Amino acid sequence: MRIRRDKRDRLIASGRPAYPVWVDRTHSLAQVREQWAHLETGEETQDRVGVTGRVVFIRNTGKLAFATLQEGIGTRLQVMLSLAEVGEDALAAWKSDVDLGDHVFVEGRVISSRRGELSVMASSWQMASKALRPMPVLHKDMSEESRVRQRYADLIVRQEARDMVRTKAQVLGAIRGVLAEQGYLEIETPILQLIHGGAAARPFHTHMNAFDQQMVLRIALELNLKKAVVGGVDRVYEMGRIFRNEGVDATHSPEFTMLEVYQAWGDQTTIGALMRELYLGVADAVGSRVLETPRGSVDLGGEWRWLPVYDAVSEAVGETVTIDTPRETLLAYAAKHGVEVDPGLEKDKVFLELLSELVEPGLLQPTFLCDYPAIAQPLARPHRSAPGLIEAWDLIIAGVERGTGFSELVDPIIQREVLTEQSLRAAGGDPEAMQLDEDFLRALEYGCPPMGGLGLGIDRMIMLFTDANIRETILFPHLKPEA
RNA sequence: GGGCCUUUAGCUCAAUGGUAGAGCUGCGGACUUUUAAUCCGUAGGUUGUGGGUUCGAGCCCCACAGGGCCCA
Repeated sequence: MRIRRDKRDRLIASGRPAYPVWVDRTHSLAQVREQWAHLETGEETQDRVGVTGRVVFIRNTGKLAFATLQEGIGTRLQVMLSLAEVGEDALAAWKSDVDLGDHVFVEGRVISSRRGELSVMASSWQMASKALRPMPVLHKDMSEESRVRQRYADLIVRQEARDMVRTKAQVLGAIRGVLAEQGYLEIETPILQLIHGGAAARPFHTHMNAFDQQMVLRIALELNLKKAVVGGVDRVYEMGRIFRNEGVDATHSPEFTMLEVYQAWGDQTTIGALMRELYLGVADAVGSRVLETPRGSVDLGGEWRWLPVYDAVSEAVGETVTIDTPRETLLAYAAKHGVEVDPGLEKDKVFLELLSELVEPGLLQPTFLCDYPAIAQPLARPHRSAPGLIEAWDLIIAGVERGTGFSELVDPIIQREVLTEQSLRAAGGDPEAMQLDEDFLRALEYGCPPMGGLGLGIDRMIMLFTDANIRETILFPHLKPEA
């Protein structure tokens, strides 16, 4: 670093800025590649361009120097500096002043080298931004920790990291495109809330000075979006960051991006159809409807099966299981099939354990698991024909939960009963149970149209399309401070 | 929360309990068609932190911290 620091100082002292505010760039590297793609090996033009980029390879040979510039998300182009064309001083300065990692500006003719590499043959060059810190080596992967701690360096040296940035933007754009086309309005709702609700999770706590009030960061988007539907925003969604104060590992991040969509006059079936369209829209934007996953090939374009959860568990244990199957019987099934469950769990939670252990991992193709017991989702509507069940589904693709949807509960009386029960659990020490949100109940009391709603974790969706872990889908994930 | 693995040069990694090394990067030099250029030379270290065992610790033991994988 000290030597590069000296180079910077030397440049500045000699009147050549190390960090000029402007250089006369005429073309991006991508434009040069596109416009002069037709050049034959060794063909030279008199077309003059000014290009910029970060020096990622450098090959200085006596009187002819080569460097590879890298621009933006991955375009590269070679530049050449010949003694005959830039002159002795400029070539000597290039050799002494330019290091790997520097941004440079090169002006010259577009040519194809004798080996057929499209290049800019320099007539002059200029430092555009001097790098003081050496780049990581390009030929070995950085350790996973370095990648995450210094994502900027990871982005410089690793194409997959750059691709992830583009893919994530394409996914967000495709989702907004599908929703906009169908008349959904995107809204923003408060991240700082008085009461956490809409999901089962531990919140982060904070304090608002202005009100001298304890606040929580939102764990879901649900309640505010439903209030918007009450007010007449019939098709509404929010895609934003939510916060859960829980474990951090390859599939869990304490903050992640969630999409929730609400559709007045819809139900679990119509919202399921929308879920499929969202997935297909994203698939078409980033690649293919057929995905290769570690568990096998997934065809998103096929029929998405609806599978009632009691049928699925019955098949898995080889016995008929219903909402009325006693707790002890379920515990016996669990023991028989090697599913470890806390013996103190209530009946329906034992059932959900069986479902997630015995059924979900085996579902490769897109499947809506449906007809859940009521305990699974406190905000879903009781089933229109099956007593004790609710109208809710979980979407499983490649063995992993990818999203959820309901016919939403809009009866304010039943909703109050359900939330009161939840708040009693919370008071009883269940840290994930919901609190009673009186403002939400008041909104429902004004009357809410029947509606379907869905929730979708964007990062998990991207993990499916890119086969990456969650720390790679999030550009700057959380790590403990360096020692 | 439990188990296993891991932390050494800017980066990626070596090193029977006995003088801490290599490749790339960096620095100096040679070379007018290179492609991770090549060749010659050279610099670079409180081995995560703190204790302990030992004549002697990067290596063995303990604690702590960071990272990873698996399990709950």
